[in-house]
Amino acid sequence: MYSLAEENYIKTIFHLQQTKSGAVSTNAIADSMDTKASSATDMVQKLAEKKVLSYVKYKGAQLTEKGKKIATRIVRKHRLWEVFLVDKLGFHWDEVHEIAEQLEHIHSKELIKRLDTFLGSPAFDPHGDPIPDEHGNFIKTEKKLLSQLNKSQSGVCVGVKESSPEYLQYLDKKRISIGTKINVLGKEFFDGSMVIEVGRDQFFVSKKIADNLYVQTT
Amino acid sequence: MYSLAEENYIKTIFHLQQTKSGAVSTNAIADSMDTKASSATDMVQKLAEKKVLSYVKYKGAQLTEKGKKIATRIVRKHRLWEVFLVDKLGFHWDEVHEIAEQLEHIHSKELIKRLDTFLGSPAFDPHGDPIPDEHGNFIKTEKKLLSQLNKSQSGVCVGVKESSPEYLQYLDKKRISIGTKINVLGKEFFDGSMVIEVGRDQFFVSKKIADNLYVQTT
DNA sequence: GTTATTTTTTAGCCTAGACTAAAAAATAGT
DNA sequence: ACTATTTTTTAGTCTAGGCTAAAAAATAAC
Repeated sequence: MYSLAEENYIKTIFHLQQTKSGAVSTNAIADSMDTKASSATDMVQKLAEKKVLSYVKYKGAQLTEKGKKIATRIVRKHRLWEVFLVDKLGFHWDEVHEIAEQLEHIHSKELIKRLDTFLGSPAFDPHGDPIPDEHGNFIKTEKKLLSQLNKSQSGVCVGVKESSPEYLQYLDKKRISIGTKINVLGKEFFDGSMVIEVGRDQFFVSKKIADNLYVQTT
Repeated sequence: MYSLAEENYIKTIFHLQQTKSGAVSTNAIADSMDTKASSATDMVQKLAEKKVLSYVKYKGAQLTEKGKKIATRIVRKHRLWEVFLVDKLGFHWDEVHEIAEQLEHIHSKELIKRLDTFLGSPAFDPHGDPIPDEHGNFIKTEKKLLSQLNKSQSGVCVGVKESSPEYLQYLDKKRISIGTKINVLGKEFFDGSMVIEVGRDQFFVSKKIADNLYVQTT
């Protein structure tokens, strides 16, 4: 069993090595956890002894298979709880992260098994992120920003990047939510703005808007 | 905000002063928390400074109104989560305590409000214990052991005392669960055994059986 | 009412996980 | 290639919350 602090480090390292490949620096860990590098070094050394990650002095850390398994279990719990909070309790998708950060540390295999069944074994969380199965396998999605699409391409909205209430309100107004199909009708290369089609509406979106919406392409 | 350790002490003291009246000794606290008396003394002194309880050296501790409020909020959360685990996830009533011990420490007012609504604002948990409302008010129930009833009295099953799998299996076989009405048809004063009526069945129960079933009398 | 026993507190120590400041290694600038 | 800068580690300190052993107070026994 791992402590709360250990679990949080493992999860953070997991997320960091998803985006950047190779070993994760102690500084990067400390930054994204709001602690100091010296604390991260201490913990990384401890986790290396537990074979959760491999660590070379001054070179950074990398989760072992064991570590990845622990991480995906936490991610699975986090995302299942987010589905619960949104689907069953009616929270908005931007309100659930902090609560799920707490719930992800509840220890009970049986609980997660039953929660998963209760929710209908969802494949994605409310932000469009895939939920690992009980063996830690992810559905690898081709998730892009709307701004990365070109003219006459299309995608399904699977989440937002930085979710401010204002932005989410904008999306609500335009009737864009998880699962909404978006066609790119035109793109202005000068400023990155687009004309898109949502349902039978067609309208203009700025680059700023398109930069914050994740879409899944097929 | 209170730490996990503080919350557990507050909850334990609350439960201890429910059963025994007057101040709670540090030894009693330590015993029911599986720690040492010296640790309990330390924590009690800390909580006294925070005005959560009043403490007189060598005389024990007593929760203040503030402390009771904190305690009932935790109890409310514990019992609501137990209802969730049983009603929504299909756990058996004897499997939920340990998980609820973890869930009761999740901090979010909104979460509890929504969970309560989702569950239909239940008044009792799966063991028949009353769930405090959001202001900390309990429904005071007249909860007795079945063995305390006399001939031709009746009660509604609201819970069990010591719940072993064998005992719960016995109750299942006899079709006794929360809400089941039980009539005492006869009682043998020599050994405390009874003849009871459940539904249209009538059968014999030993004192041991009757000593472990809580009933609510009206 | 004095002594023996039990209960409670104090004093001092330990571990996890944070921190600061200084030292050491790696990287960048010229 | 050598110095300057940044990054990372080490060493030492702090707090929360445990612990043991000893001291002090309360209670029980005679």
